[in-house]
Amino acid sequence: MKARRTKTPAPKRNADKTRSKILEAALTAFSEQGLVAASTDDIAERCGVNKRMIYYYFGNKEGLYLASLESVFENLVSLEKKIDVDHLDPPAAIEAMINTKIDYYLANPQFVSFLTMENFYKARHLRKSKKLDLFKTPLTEVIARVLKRGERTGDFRSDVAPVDFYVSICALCIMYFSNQYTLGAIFGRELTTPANVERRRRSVIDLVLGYLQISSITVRPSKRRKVVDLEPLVS
Amino acid sequence: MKARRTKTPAPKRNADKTRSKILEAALTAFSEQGLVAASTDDIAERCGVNKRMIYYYFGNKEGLYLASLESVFENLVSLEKKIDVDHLDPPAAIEAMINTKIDYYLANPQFVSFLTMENFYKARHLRKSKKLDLFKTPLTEVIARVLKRGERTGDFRSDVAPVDFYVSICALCIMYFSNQYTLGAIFGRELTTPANVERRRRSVIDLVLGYLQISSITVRPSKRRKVVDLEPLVS
DNA sequence: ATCGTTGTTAACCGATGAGTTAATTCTGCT
DNA sequence: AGCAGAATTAACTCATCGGTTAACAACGAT
Repeated sequence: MKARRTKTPAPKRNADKTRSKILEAALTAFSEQGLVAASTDDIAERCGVNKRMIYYYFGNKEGLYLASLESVFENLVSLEKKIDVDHLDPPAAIEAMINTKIDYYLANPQFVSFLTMENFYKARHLRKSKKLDLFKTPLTEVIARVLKRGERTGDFRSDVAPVDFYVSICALCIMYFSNQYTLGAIFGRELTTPANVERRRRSVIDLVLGYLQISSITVRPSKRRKVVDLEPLVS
Repeated sequence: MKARRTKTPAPKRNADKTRSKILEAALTAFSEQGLVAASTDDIAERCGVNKRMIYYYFGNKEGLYLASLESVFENLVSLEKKIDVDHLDPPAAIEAMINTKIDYYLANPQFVSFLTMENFYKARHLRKSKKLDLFKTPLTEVIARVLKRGERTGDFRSDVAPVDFYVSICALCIMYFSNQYTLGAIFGRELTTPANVERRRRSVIDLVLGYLQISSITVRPSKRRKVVDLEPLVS
């Protein structure tokens, strides 16, 4: 008996599916090989679609690249829109945002690759995107709110510029991942082991919260915390 | 009368000069166009040297790329070796290092490009370099010394892991430049105007020195280490 | 059934670019 | 002078790759 007769009658053509199969393959190919090295022949073959379809749906290679780029940014922003830290006390809110960022970069190396690539190209393609204004992160607003709240509660100092501060948090979180390979090669360590990621997480949170603390309350540390550094890689 | 008869007798062949002309052109080509897009034909033409010479002196395109990569790293490290902040008081020493880094990245976009590129390639070439061990930055040692000194003088907190801290400073300084184009596109600003660079400089120094202040360490100890869960990540 | 539209296919084309061949010229040495 | 080896040149090969042509198959509407 044939598998399915009435339902899903084995569609021989499916525009949406074809398009998304191409996009999926492109995402992988571009993020792994780069805009120039990734070939349309290869992308087509990878997803079992005729090469002509790429040009049919995306115009040309750059069109496909741009669609991929937009896709990873849309994914990021849609996630950032869901972030809600208003119910947390200010330090916990900052900590939560840092955690979210680190988890995202760790789980989405493709995003990091595209961001890296696009910066190498001086954002030539991103700037061309009609969706550019959708990519403005909502996080600067969120951070501004948290900072203001922390200032009121007396948790935070009051001279923090939200956007500069956002850029700093971003830098502290993403650079560890975007530059993990050169750092790893030079230090001779693997940076993305679970233990090292946790260490980095603590390190960033300590740095950021340490800075935000109101420094007029001068308390001598009761006990010294043990200094823990990156662990050597056993290779 | 011919220009120079006895001195510099118009050398028709000069191995060193040819080699360095190629390297110079390669540095520009690779940093602007990337490893794949930069062509040996183009590089040869740019520096007025026969393409065959590239293969004569560097073996193949990757050999030329590796030589370029090594060149930018050697340049950086030789500069970092000259840094001496031991005569400055600890906060000023930290500030000086941050300034040096920012100035370097600003003045050497080629280094930033190569670093970006090499990370995209997962440090495949850097790891192959026989000179890799020469590229270990001396700055972690310098930082460790300053931290220890600041701890003794009571300027700094005592729980700072030098390598983690070095990575953070690096992140805060370089990400502003390496990601200037995507950030600039999204924020709609030009990040590298003199005014904006100064602003960034102050922001990084404030953040780092603010964190290092001894007074901020044990404030609100009960609120530390709180685990906060956010949304699960979707890929 | 049929007809226009949409989706799909195979085959082709021209350009580019990495790497090579082999001849040639320069230079320093004896 | 002349010779050996280093440096340089022009011309060529050949695979790859972005993009196209043109024919063809499925599908929905009439």
